[in-house]
Amino acid sequence: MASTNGRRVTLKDVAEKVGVTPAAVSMALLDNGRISAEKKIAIRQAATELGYVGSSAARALRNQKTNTIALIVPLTATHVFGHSYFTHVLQGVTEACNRRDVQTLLATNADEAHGLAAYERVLRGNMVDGAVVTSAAITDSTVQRLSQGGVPVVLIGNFPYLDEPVTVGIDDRAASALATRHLLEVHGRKRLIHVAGPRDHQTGLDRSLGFADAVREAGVDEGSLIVESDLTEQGGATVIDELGSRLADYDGMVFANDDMAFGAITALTRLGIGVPTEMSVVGFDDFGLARVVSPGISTVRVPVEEMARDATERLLQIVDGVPGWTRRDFDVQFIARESCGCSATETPREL
Amino acid sequence: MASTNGRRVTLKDVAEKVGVTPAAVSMALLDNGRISAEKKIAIRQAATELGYVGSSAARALRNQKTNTIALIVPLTATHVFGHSYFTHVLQGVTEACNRRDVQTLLATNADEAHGLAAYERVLRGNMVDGAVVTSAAITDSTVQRLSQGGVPVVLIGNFPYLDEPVTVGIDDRAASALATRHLLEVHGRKRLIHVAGPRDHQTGLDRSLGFADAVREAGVDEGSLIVESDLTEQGGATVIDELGSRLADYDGMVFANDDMAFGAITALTRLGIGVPTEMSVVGFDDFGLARVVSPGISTVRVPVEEMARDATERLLQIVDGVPGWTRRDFDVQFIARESCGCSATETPREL
DNA sequence: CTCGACTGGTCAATCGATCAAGCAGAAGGG
DNA sequence: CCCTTCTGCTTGATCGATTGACCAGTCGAG
Repeated sequence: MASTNGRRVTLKDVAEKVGVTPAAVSMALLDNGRISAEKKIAIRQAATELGYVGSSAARALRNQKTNTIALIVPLTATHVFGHSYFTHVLQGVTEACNRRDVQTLLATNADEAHGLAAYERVLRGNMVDGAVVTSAAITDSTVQRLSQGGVPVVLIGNFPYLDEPVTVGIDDRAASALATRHLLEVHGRKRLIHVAGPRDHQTGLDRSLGFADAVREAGVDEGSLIVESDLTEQGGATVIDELGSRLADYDGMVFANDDMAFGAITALTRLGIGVPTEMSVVGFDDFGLARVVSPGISTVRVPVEEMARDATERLLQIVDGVPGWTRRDFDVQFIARESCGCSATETPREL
Repeated sequence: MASTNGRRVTLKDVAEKVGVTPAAVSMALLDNGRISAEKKIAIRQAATELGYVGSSAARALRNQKTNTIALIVPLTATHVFGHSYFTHVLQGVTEACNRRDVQTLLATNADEAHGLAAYERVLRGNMVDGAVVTSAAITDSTVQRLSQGGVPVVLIGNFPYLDEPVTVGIDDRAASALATRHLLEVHGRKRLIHVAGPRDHQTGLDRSLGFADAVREAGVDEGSLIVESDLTEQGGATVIDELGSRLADYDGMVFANDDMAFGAITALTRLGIGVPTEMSVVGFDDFGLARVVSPGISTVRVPVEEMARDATERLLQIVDGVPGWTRRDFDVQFIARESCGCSATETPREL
């Protein structure tokens, strides 16, 4: 429990106490067969008494394996995604890591000062065995280099422009079309606005394509509009303010995420435009916000936590050299709440 | 940029390319004075060309310093605190770490299977130079051991039972009294209920003491009630359901956090009890939820992000052996919204 | 001309854990 | 009785980066 008079307890200390060499102690603790049962017991006991905890640095150096993975959140993504997305990812990643007794390193900064993104140094410096990368900008070449640079990487999101990435994601295009069709078919809306996310993220691109698909199929693409915003609550409100009187020409809005939808609903309410009566609204993500606000935001639930867990598990497999899937798509679910015109009771209280 | 035919690039590779010893390369990259300017340039150039990134394991072993700190979230706390608290802490910690080019390791599991909390192994195994520990249960002896075990630790919260901890926190008791007095003095409420958090966390204890202080001062302690719940939204709703008809005897509620307040407001509304008209409600924390729901929840804003940043900065100082403060208390702010009876306009839209 | 002080490196040890190879002693087989 | 095979440990090298000790050459002062 206590360390030998303040200094760190090493294999050598344990070895001396038992009267063997450090090598023997190492073998005993690793349950290597070449150590006798009695000595193993004695060694383990001594190790416990001294409070021996192996040096992770030494082990990492020797084994060329750190038992740590990184969760990489490119700076751009930190801005782009709200708090809650991140939390869900983290939950999934740490859960998978804990199960395998692997540590999680969080890499968020793109420290250009040193000419190398900090997370690239983390990976290349063998500080981790691999990384889960959350949806990065299309323009981020680091992801490209990493996924080819020998470091095992699993990406969350869609990366059609990468060579042979291992990814887990959802079909954003189909999901967005699904949400759009809900407004068209269930609520009979005909003049829709899509508020897209930044086009330098694949997600923004795909969700807007899905919207376009749906309105085209329905033959109402002429009367529809696509604008772009920044995925923030403020951004959603700004869109409403900027559209102003033109809003009268539309009866439904499909947002690329819930934050914007929420900001927009607040702004619409302020303008006296009823949601869902005059303007039917759907969001995207369902990371938490959509459920608690009023009116509840109808949205597409993206199972980020499961995705992150799966991504991590696959990563750990890859690190271990286990072959497996290269692409996993998760199903999404449309969650009907009030903002589209569905009754609240369709979704029973879920905590 | 590329690694030498797949293998990792070491000092030796760079040294060979330039025609010097690894020692010289090391010194050059560390800008040691004993290397000539020309050689430094040549070495740096070669290092860049080869894409040299030092091995963090080797460096950690040699320097006995990992340039990594852990953010420890004892399992109990993960349950107790909602998502948003965690996100704020993380934001603060990573921000401070990034500024100093230090990595952040996330340790959340209390893996009893191995007889030692995983985060204790992380610290004792010198995987990190120190740790920021988020508010742990009073009963968690690991925190006690860690804060005495030679590993630099900074705690977020109040730990009166620890010997000489370095902590950053708020005065929960005074803050809770502040919120309570708001209901008493500004809104003239006289029969209050306090819904406390678990008593095995100092925060739960202190906030309930603050409530007691305020009602006693006001001479309305006779008519007041304290119940305990679990800090969840569901818990808040359950409290309301269980109190049932007894709620008619009260006109105000002080919750130990916003999640419970939200759950309670939803339940109260369902019962036809008007908030704030019949029941004036205040929450605690202001981590996000309180602002977005309707009615907006009046609450005490706890500046977790700043606290976490400060804690991390102090930790890094301690790691460097810089003397400094041992206890830092942050000011809190009462945020008036609708749930207590104040008008919403008192808090202009803040995003 | 010689001694001390620089300059610009090189050498070798070190940080701890691991493992292939080695080696002493006992046991077993012919 | 000698030779092989185990068993159970020890030796020594290794993983990369760092740094104190050392050293060859140069320069300036006395």
